[in-house]
Amino acid sequence: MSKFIRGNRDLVKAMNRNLLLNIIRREGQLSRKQLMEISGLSVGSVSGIVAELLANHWILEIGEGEFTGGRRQTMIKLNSSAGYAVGLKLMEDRVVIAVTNFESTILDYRQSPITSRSNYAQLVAELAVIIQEVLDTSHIAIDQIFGIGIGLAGVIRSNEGIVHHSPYFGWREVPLAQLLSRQIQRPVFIENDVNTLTLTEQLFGAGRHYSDFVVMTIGRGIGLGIVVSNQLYQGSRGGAGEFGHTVLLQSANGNHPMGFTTLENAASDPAVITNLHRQQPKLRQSLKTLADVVSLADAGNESAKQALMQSGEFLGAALANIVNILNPELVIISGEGTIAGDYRLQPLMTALKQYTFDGLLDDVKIVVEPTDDQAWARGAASLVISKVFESPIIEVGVAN
Amino acid sequence: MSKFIRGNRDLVKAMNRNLLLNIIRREGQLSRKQLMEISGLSVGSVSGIVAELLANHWILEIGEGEFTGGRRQTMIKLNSSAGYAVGLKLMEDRVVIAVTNFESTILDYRQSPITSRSNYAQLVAELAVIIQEVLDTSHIAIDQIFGIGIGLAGVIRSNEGIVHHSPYFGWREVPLAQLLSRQIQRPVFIENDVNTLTLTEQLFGAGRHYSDFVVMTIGRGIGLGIVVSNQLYQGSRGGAGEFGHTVLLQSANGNHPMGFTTLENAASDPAVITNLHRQQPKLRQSLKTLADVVSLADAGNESAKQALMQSGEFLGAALANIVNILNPELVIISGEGTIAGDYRLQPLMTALKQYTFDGLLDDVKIVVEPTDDQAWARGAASLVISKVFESPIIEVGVAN
DNA sequence: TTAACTTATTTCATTGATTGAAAAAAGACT
DNA sequence: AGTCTTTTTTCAATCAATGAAATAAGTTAA
Repeated sequence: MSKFIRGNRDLVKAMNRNLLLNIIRREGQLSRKQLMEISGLSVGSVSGIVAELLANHWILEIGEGEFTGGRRQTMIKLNSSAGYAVGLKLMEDRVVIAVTNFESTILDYRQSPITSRSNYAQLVAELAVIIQEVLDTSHIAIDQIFGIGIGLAGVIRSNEGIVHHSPYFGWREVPLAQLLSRQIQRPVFIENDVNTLTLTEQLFGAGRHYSDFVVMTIGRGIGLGIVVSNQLYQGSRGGAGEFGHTVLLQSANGNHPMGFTTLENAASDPAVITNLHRQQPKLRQSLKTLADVVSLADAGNESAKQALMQSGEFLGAALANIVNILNPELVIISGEGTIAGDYRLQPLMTALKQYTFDGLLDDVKIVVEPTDDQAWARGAASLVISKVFESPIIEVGVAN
Repeated sequence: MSKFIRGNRDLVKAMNRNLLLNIIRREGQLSRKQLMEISGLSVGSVSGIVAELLANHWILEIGEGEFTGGRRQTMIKLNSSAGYAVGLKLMEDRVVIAVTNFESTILDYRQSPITSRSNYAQLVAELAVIIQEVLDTSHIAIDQIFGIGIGLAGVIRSNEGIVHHSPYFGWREVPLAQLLSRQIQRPVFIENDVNTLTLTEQLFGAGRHYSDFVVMTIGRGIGLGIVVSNQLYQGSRGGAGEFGHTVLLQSANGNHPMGFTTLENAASDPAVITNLHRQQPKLRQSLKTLADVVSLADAGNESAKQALMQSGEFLGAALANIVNILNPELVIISGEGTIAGDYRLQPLMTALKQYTFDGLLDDVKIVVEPTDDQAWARGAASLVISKVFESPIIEVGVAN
């Protein structure tokens, strides 16, 4: 059945409640008066809804504002203890886990190796143990968490809670959310890892004040998170953002039969290392990680610098495509690969500027935000938080 | 001030009215009963809103449905005379104009040369004359039209009615909508030409039953229209869809200093002709249009076939990027360049399949839809019609 | 100390769209 | 003419937003 959003009193209530909650999140702290002005709602409505949010402990009164000639404004903010979230980031060889409060501040964090990747029951049991451990050490009861968020690379059908395809784990159509949810008896959400990072940026990071922005991650792969009209874009079936598979034409000396290759093959961290190995075979033993490449570049090695630079150039050209097509207000460059710093970023920016159409880049703000393991886990947790702040009018209508 | 969508009775009314009107448009004809089932609204609401739509002549009762054991359903449909629209497509050397009814059927159509492109006052006066002519011959009074739609290539700030940049006309920041609106005393809307075509497809074409689709136009340039969650995506400032400026890497024998070029330079209709000229200089005089190239190919000329094929291959690879990134449900391939038929489309499809990630293309429907001058003018007119059907909840929230 | 003043917040009567039950309409069949 | 079935309209109830009026809470001046 096609499910349309139809208007009624309940929707109105939900919309306005959600609107106020989101304004409070964005602004940090403010008064009912300010809420009135920003939201456009009437005095009575704001008063009533705020009373309800206070009664349900979503928000707190935190004192009075400045004196401006009459009664002082009562300032309110989110209740950071309104609820908690657990985030799991599944990496190739290990799982990184974090507990955050309602405002996405990490309360506890740890990691653990993944021993079973084909035996789902065992995997889920292991995850349940780790989750309980991290909850114990942070003194959060399981029913205090809104739910558990999982982030991993690949095509995720987040609506259905299914891993459609995970190349690293070799999974196809694995109903991971359901499996873990049954074990834990709490809601479980699952999403592409880059998208979880994008949600964190949207809710509590640089994207907070932008309605249209993209996040590009550089690392083991190349990822892209897209926010359009304040909403994470997931593609029609969750496959959006397979940016790393962006096709590029390649020079004639490339090894692809038709002369094409993908961005991931050309510009990811492993690609940089592989290219360097090809150039200087004697490095094959000593050079294993991107950090090694950066050290080499720091030591003045021209080949290393060159490899990073070429990667940046590819990435910049690809990002220019994105800017040309989507015209975002903000571009966030993130991922482990940012540790290469200007070796990669400077040519990236040059190429980006060069290949962006006309003056399109003038209005675009660009932010570089390094990402570590904790950031990924925090992202997965903010996937859960994002559900609380989600607009009641998602999907204006679905074709039948 | 940042304008949020807040819920109230007026919004509810507008939403439900709009919902029913859109369902009627999509379904063609149906009964109040069906409207109830599809929309999910209560009997009373549907009855009331339909009564109102009838009273205002938006819709018509067109007879009774089948007998199913009781009272027959009264079938209703859009009133194709509810209002009319004028569409102008500004081409390089001429303007193409159409009058359509409410259901986007062309009532009259003509074209006229553009004599003044730098004197805006004169241009607008000329346009006003042509508009009046076409209204006269179709016996539509000026106040029967909802407004006038203008489509042209370039970056258009449609919200502001401004041509940000039109390469063909050499315009920058021209407030064309306002200029014409003052002259005509009717609402004037302006939009990128590919976007107008996309709107037609969304409202009355192949896109009618899809919430996420893209339109790629091949011709003098390469264009892209994007519909996400039932909404035309315009980029944060109207610059979305500058697809033709998608950067591609090029082989070493290319003439671009850094080894990059754009899709438009590599695969547009003029690019095909230029490439062929370069290959066979003696054709420089006789070979002027894409139709000439197709004739040549039909006559068995291998170079012509090759040129079209290479163009298709580039386009397919670029389109694969789009599918990888946006994961649409439907891809419409359109534009004058489709006259090259399979010479171009077959390699396009091959490349598209080859470079689309994994099984992403499996769920995507692909439709080829040739486009002539009339289609562009109809598109511009449907820009006007689209305003009538536009959801009252556009922009869930705007960052401040 | 008190009264006057200013601004923020709450209270409350009014409004009006949805809702769903009941009534009415419309036709076919016996 | 009466019965039956289905569709559509009518109408009383509900409840969130609205905004004016009342109240709260403080400062300042007398």
